[in-house]
Amino acid sequence: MSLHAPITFSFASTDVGRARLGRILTSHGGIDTPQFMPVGTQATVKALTPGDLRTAGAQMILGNTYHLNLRPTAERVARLGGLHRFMSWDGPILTDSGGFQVFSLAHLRRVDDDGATFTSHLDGSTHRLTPERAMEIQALLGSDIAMALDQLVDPGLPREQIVEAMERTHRWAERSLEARGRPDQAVFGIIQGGVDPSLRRMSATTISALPFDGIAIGGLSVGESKADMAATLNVVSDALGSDARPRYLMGVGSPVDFFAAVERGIDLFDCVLPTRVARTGQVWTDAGRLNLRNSAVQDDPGPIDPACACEACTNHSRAYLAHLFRARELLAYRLASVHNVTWTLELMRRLRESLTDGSFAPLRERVTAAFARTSAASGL
RNA sequence: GGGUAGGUUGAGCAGGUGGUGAGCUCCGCUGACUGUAGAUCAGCCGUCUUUCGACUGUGGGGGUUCGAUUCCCUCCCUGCCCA
Repeated sequence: MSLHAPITFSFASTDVGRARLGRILTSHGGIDTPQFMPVGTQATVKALTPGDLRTAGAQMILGNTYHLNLRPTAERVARLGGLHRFMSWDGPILTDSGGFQVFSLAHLRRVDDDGATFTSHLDGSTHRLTPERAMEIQALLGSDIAMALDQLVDPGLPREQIVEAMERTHRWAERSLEARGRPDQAVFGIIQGGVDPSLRRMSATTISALPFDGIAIGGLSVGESKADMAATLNVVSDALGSDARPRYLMGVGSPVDFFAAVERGIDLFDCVLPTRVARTGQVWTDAGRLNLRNSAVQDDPGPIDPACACEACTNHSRAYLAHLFRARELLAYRLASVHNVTWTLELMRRLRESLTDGSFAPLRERVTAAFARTSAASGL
């Protein structure tokens, strides 16, 4: 069997905790790590064009198996030349398997050992998602990295339910690998196990024993405390040891979370947060978060962030953005999203830089303090 | 000038035939959002009070009545019709 390596990895350990600095190469290009991937569930990062994403510095983006298969369907995307061509994004794409929808659309699906049956939120029709079908859909979409189907659950559930979902995820992981459809597509496995240290260790050992191209950590940032997330990452990091494959923390996240995770060896992140909060008027800056809908912003002639080089900060005032949001003008969503994605990717660039020049701790301190100061409850 | 329909908390409304009008939608204020059913959701939105709750409020004034948004008189304002 002579599969040409779909992606190659190169990581160098740094002296900051377990943080690693490296590069991942796919047939659609390379990405620097640690890296943040904007989420484009329905073949679009909401409110942004591929050009916007490029200018913002995006290297790899996400697409979604469940949503794209419901509409426009995987087969149609394949007929139209694959996801890259369909959405005009020529950089690397990672597709999520639909595992998150097993969680987020819990009331619209039924899970059994073989897979999950969904009632479509679009038209009520039923759709069967198995590990094999998830891999087939992702092969049709033609993403650079496919994710194994997993089952994540609320970490607050009784232990036996965490165990059941974890063991099911392990069985689905093996089936996903057996079903992998194309040699030029990498496949990542996903560690589950809630926030139980022994289960997380068991899951990390089980998943990393399989010939996946990368290891993902799922089931976090779903409501658990920051302390639980950090402790869980410690356990996983220990269990993975010197494993050289890329490590992807799914669904994270917030500016503060990046630091805690990178310090524990995470290479890849994805999250809807920067784009979602942007659409509701919240922007991120070096001074923390700012709600553009607050009444005082209406008279603020300055840019969102004077240090930011994005289109919104270069050409427009906070007052203008405040007006656009109040008037529900569509440009508000685009400009705020442009800024948050730009700022987040620039933060990741500075974070990478800090791993080599020793400024990781002070950078983290600055960002953490700024967001603690401007976040009423969550601290993000 | 005559007729007619109206006047309810920033706006627009609902309701109410003598027995507890603070209800809705906007607007506004604030918060939330972590592998996107999200340009969404939640709370507040007369005054005082953290809350409980208390008080005020149906165009103005007056009258009848134990009690008036309701019945009577009068005035003001708005729309429409007629002159």
